[in-house]
Amino acid sequence: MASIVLIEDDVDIRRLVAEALSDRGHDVESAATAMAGLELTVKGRPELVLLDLGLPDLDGTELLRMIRAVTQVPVIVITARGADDVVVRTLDAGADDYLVKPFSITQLEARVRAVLRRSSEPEADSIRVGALEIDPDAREARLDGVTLELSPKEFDLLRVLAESSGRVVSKRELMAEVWREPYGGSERTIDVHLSWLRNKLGESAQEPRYLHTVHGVGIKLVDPER
Amino acid sequence: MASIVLIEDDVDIRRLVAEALSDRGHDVESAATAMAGLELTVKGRPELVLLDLGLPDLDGTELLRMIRAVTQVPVIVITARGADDVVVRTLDAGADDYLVKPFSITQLEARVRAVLRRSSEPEADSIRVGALEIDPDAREARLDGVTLELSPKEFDLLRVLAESSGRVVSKRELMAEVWREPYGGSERTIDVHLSWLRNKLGESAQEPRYLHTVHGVGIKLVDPER
DNA sequence: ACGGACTGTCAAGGTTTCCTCAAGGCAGAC
DNA sequence: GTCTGCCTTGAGGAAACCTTGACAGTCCGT
Repeated sequence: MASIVLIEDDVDIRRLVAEALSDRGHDVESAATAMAGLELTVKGRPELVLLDLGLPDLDGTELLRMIRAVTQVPVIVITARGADDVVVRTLDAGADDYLVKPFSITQLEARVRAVLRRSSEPEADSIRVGALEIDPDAREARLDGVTLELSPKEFDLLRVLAESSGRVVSKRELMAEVWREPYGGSERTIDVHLSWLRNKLGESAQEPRYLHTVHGVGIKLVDPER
Repeated sequence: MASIVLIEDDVDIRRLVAEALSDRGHDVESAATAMAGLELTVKGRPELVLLDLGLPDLDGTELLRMIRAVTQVPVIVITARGADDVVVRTLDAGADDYLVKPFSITQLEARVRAVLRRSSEPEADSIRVGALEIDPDAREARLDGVTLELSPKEFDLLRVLAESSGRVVSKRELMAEVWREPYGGSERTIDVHLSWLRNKLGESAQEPRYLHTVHGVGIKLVDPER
């Protein structure tokens, strides 16, 4: 189905995962060290990389950066329980998803499927809402042709809202899409970023043009001309 | 009709529910433990999950979170206690609806139908009744093309009535659909919101156009032109 | 026509949600 | 190290919203 590189030092987990994915028709190549894994990844051009952060020879985040430096291959990171900040940092470093040990094979398969599905859809056309233009590839947003200086979170927020433009998006949904944490994050954070975004769009909560709050429900991005 | 996963440890209830739903043409798969249920849910990609919170092997809320972490499938939670905080917490954790034991098969079917209806229409067509147009996605209502400024409850009230337009809807039903609390709420509250809604629709109880009271029964939304 | 139950509307109060500012932490750049 | 940009959290106040109680009006069976 898809060629996958697995980088994992624990021999038991390595076998288990490799077998499970092979059973589902995937073509799995394994590595026990970071350097071997990097080599497989660069030479084999897999469609997906599974990367355990707890490698003996090199910090996993480092390896992830190196992979990202040479290829856009999707990476699912495997990490030991409890380290929230680590998860966030690796996602920022370019991981596409993560798994927390101990995880079930079912979970693993679900994540793999989801990431493969995502990456097989090239999509990423630029989105237009009125005079607002969002280009996910370039991570650029323009208003009346003028490029906006958005921080990463601001851009993601705008992008997710634009992908569902016209529809009210709940804060829970935003938390999941932008912050990649369906639970636990404070929703105040969204408010603040939203406030900044409004500033940069030249509007305010009192006089919204694009970003409309729907009390008790969420936020929606609309074309002010319509 | 729809594929449903049922996660319930009590063997009697499990059989009863499974049978009832099968009789209605649904394709039901059951699990007695949280882990088995999770597996069914992730692998089977059902259209609906019925989840009993009182499972022996794992706290139901935890399981709900795990399900939510990997899929957006609608979940109806079954709980023994009517404890408000439990209900609120599970709804926050991402449940779509809940049932309190003991429940009747009729209740069960109604909830299942409602949730399936909600989720089977992801596009949520806008509803038209005369010059009135309701768009559930954008949470917008327009009268003669002019957008009405409705509060959340007002909008929900109008939406529920519009979904059953032409039919009299009882206050009990409205309480369940709009307020999500079949018991406890004062029905006077409905009257007040209804009054405000009439105002914004440019009508009054004495001269109704869209919202007609049926004394002792409920309220119905009708097309004044017909 | 009468009484009880149901309904419509208003005003007041309390609650929730939202917005914004300021302060602090963290990581990368210099 | 220091600087800078970015993110998060907390607090305060403002705004929107919901509910309740009261009272008047309406409907319906008797």
